[in-house]
Amino acid sequence: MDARTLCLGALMHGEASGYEIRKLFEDGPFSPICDVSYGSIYPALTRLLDEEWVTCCVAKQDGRPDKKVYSITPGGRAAFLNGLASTPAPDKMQSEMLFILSFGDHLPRADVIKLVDRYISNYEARIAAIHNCADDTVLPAVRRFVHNFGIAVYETALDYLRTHRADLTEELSLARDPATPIKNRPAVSAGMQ
Amino acid sequence: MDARTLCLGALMHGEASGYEIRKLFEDGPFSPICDVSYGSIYPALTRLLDEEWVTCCVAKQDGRPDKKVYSITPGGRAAFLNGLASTPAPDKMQSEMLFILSFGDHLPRADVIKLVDRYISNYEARIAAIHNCADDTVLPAVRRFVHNFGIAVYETALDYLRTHRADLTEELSLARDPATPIKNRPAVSAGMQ
DNA sequence: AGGTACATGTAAGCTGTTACATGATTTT
DNA sequence: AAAATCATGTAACAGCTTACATGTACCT
Repeated sequence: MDARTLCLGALMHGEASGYEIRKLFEDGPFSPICDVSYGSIYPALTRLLDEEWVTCCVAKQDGRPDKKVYSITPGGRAAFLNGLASTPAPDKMQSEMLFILSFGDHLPRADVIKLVDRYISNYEARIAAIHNCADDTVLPAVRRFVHNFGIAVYETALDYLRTHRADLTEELSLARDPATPIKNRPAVSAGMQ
Repeated sequence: MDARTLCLGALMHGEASGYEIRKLFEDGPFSPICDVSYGSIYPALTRLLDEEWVTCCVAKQDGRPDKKVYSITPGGRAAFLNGLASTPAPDKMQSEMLFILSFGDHLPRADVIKLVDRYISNYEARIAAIHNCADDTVLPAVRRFVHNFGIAVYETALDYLRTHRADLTEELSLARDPATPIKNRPAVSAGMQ
């Protein structure tokens, strides 16, 4: 999804500055599923202004820099909702961890374990963030669906890593027959990043 | 992950042409976690040749176009493995479905259900593809770890959609209190795409 | 004194996507 | 006869990331 669509989506929930939009994608409800950086947001907002899909007014604040508060226009809403209709890309787990892990037999075993541990922490943080952004308000129907989907998926990933971390060590060291069942060892808690 | 790294990764498993590398990322073991298109692969391979991280020889075939078969060099292996060590990005579920769904209350209900059904099919196809590319060979240890991780995550997503599809219809139509528990309806099978 | 949060933006460079161009062979 | 598979590549365009540039105020 391009930055313009993402910005419009953020503004569907209410007016916001570029800085605030960024935070929505960093810690907010969109953080588990989308990415967007300042370098994309500011040019996107400028273009949306040109297209008259948003309006902007400057809010003076004391003790803080001025803020440009953007609001979506009716035209912007229509364009946004219309754009959503066009066939979206299939969902995909972007996992550099798995890519790297698939070359695990060429890497020092200690590095592989460190990698898994770091990702266990990553997943823990991600899940904590999702729980966090639901604290303030009771979620409306659709958002709860999205919220719980995220938790289900990320928690599965985390559980998998915790449960099979030990197997990975054993298998790498013993290189045993793939058909032989591996008994589970208790998961070890993460310690990095 | 950039296209060059992805190509080197593909070549770690053995020599291949650009066309074959593409297939590895489309249907093969990397398909659930990475993306890369012809437009990235061919320029990437050319650059890897310049850097002497791969070599290339032309294989003549009858009835078919000539093939450029690339192999990774020792220098390429070293560079690749070294590059993997640098801190990789955290895993993330890229989900346009969830983004769109979070605006579900602004969309026609029928469209929302169609969307969910299309994604149910997407997930089914993705899981089938993962099962598929394990058929030929017994997976070595590390690959099985990666394989099962993918299945666990995607199956959780699919189950969630199947189980909660019906809730979404009810909740959108009745706009009931979020605290009220919603009884599960049996999931309806997908029918699109 | 130094780091972090607030706040906006630009510019260069890199990367990637899409569409085009070509063409034989096999399958439907 | 049409469509899909095999096979490689280019070029234009769009897009994003990174780093830079600037400045206040609060917290430790």
